[in-house]
Amino acid sequence: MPKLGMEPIRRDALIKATIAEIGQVGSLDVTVSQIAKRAGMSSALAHHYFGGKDQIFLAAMRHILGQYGGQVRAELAGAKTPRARLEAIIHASFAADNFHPEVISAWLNFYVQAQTSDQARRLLRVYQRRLHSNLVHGLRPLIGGRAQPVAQGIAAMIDGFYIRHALHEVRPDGPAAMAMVTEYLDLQLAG
Amino acid sequence: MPKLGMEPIRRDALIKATIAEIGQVGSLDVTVSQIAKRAGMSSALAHHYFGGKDQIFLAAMRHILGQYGGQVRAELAGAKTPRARLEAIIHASFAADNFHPEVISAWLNFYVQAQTSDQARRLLRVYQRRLHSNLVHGLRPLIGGRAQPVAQGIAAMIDGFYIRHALHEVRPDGPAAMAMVTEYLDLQLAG
Amino acid sequence: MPKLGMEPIRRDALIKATIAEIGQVGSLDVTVSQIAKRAGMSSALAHHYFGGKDQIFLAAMRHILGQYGGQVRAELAGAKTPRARLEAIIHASFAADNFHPEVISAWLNFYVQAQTSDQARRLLRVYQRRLHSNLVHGLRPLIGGRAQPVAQGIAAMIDGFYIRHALHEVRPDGPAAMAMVTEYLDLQLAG
Amino acid sequence: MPKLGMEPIRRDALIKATIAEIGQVGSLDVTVSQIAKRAGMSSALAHHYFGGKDQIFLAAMRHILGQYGGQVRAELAGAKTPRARLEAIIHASFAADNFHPEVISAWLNFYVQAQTSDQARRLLRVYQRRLHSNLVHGLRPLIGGRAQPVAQGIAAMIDGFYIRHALHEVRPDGPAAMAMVTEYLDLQLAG
DNA sequence: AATGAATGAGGATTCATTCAT
DNA sequence: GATGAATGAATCCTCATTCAT
Repeated sequence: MPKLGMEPIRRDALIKATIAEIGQVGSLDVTVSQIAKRAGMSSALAHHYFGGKDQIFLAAMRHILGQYGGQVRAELAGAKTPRARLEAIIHASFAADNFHPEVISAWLNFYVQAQTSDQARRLLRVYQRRLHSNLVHGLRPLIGGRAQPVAQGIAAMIDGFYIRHALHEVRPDGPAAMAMVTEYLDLQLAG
Repeated sequence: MPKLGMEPIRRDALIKATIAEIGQVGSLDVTVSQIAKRAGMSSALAHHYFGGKDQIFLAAMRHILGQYGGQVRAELAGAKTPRARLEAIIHASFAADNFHPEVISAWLNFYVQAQTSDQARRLLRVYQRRLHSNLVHGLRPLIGGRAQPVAQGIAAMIDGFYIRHALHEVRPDGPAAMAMVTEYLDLQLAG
Repeated sequence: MPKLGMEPIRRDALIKATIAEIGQVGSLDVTVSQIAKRAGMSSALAHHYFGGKDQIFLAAMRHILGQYGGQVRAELAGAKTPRARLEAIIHASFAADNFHPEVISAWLNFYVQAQTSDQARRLLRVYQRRLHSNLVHGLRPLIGGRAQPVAQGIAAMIDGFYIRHALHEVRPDGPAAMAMVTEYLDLQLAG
Repeated sequence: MPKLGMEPIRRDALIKATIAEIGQVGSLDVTVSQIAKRAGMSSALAHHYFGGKDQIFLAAMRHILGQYGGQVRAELAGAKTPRARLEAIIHASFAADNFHPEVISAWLNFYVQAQTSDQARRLLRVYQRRLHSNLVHGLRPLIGGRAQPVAQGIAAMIDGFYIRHALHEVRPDGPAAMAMVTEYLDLQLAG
């Protein structure tokens, strides 16, 4: 039953199905058919809307990254002090929406994807730069010249907790991870 | 002349070729043929020795994990104080042999593999447990009850630096990463 | 405003787009979508008007053949002597409109099409018979019984020049080709 | 039952199957599977030996062109006078082996292929140049400066007869076609 | 021990065609 | 009349795996 304006709906469904499928399977070895079926359409339609598998993956990545970016911006908006800004970033990283098994798994897989695809790498680079600059921006007023390395330490720790949870060993525990990173921040500020 | 004892040589060549190939390609999408060619033999022989692609991957993983384990044990052997033990572990993690682009990339890919393959997951779990217990063993005498969470923080940071370097953005800088983790340790001990 | 009499306009646009597309691509591997887009409409509409891809091709063929037939008739109308009739046919074959790169290429492709499609074959057969009978009609008064074979020779030569130009090696040179065929005619008449 | 040295046998079988299939179907729209099945093997093996569909087509083209070239050389070897050389070329063109329904059809399709594929065009160009230079070589001693255009006329006529027979209207009649071309040659020499 | 030969299964992609609006 | 939506079928190609020698 073809209606008008289906494109954004279909694209959205496909993106979500892609993340869910990659998250569930735990690898990029998902077929377009699987994704399309999960999104409730034929694989041909998926190709029609995205042009190819790579584009689908990229769109899914953009979605996750955008989602995360939005969350960060939202939390940042209410933060008045540098310290609050830093906590906002850490908080956004482990918010329920992002620190979800499927999303974590997809995230890990996109890191792998970035090793092969230039566009994926570019996407991830942008995310990393933004995270870094956000952290530095919050750290500078507090620790000045040490902002750069400490930002790297925080970023590494965040990624580290993501990858550790990607193994599904334990149910993702956002608050605990958040506490660890915040503690690291506190130690650095106190030091 | 039918060479005796070729088997271990062949197996070893295949394992090294696997790591190199995965590292170079940057993904698990390497064919058995590619690996076999790099190892200087036919893909049929690779199958003959390992039974299948999965086994080859697993063997490569075991090799990397074993390599790392050996390095840790070696460094640990000369460490007399708890503090020295902790530094030994951190040092081993970023030693030149392990913190090599190809190895880092392979490492990341094995994390992905672990999401799909039970055996791979088991392998990785053993590595994580051992690392954790080693860290706790060194931390307990120094900070007692806080050993558990701090061990987790260190482990996360190590993994975080690995994944960050997997993107090839920068040439792996082992010493810098090591310094960051050591600093974290110092802060925790001082705190 | 529902335009009246759009059908013939649409059909015509599609036919011309088909010839242009085949000519440009150089093969029958053109999609209905390409043709429709070039004609400024949706592929669904193209199907609506013609019923299917085969019909579109057939219509394009009919168009080219009809075009050529019209040209021949027009030139024939002014020809009073048998010799003039023969020259008129040859002239029409290499007139600018027909001996155009795109048309030549389409022509060649329709020969191929005729090997697969019965209807296309029938169409081409009609063209060949008419050309043959036109030639014989002009030749008989001049050379009597030899009219049949000579007509075949002329026809072969015309087709030969078409196919040779289909390779795009040289810019189509109608006058030169025309001269060669006319010369052949002269030799036969003199012989 | 894998034996050694199968490659040339398989390749040969595939080339012949390709020509037969294209000839029978009458178009380049033959699948690799069809060709492979006709050659008695899996499509995967066809890909293995040739790398892809295009390569298969090219190899088939090379085969036909080579076959024809060989025939020409063979006939040319026994020709002592210029006139004999010209007849040898014409004869070779319509020899039973070349002027075979399947081969004629394949030939026509390769002309089409040449419009799309650069390599195919190059192949055909070589054939055309060689034919042309062979003809000129034979004509020059007899008619001097007119050798060039007459060579073109002969070549066009040969191609014309090929294309006319590609429609399967009549059983290929090599001798008749040969007679027509030879007659054209005679007229030119006499003129 | 070692390999060339061979294939079945599977996946991305394309496209003619249909249909509801 | 006109089109966006949708798909089934087909095709090229890849690859892990097996087997006879």
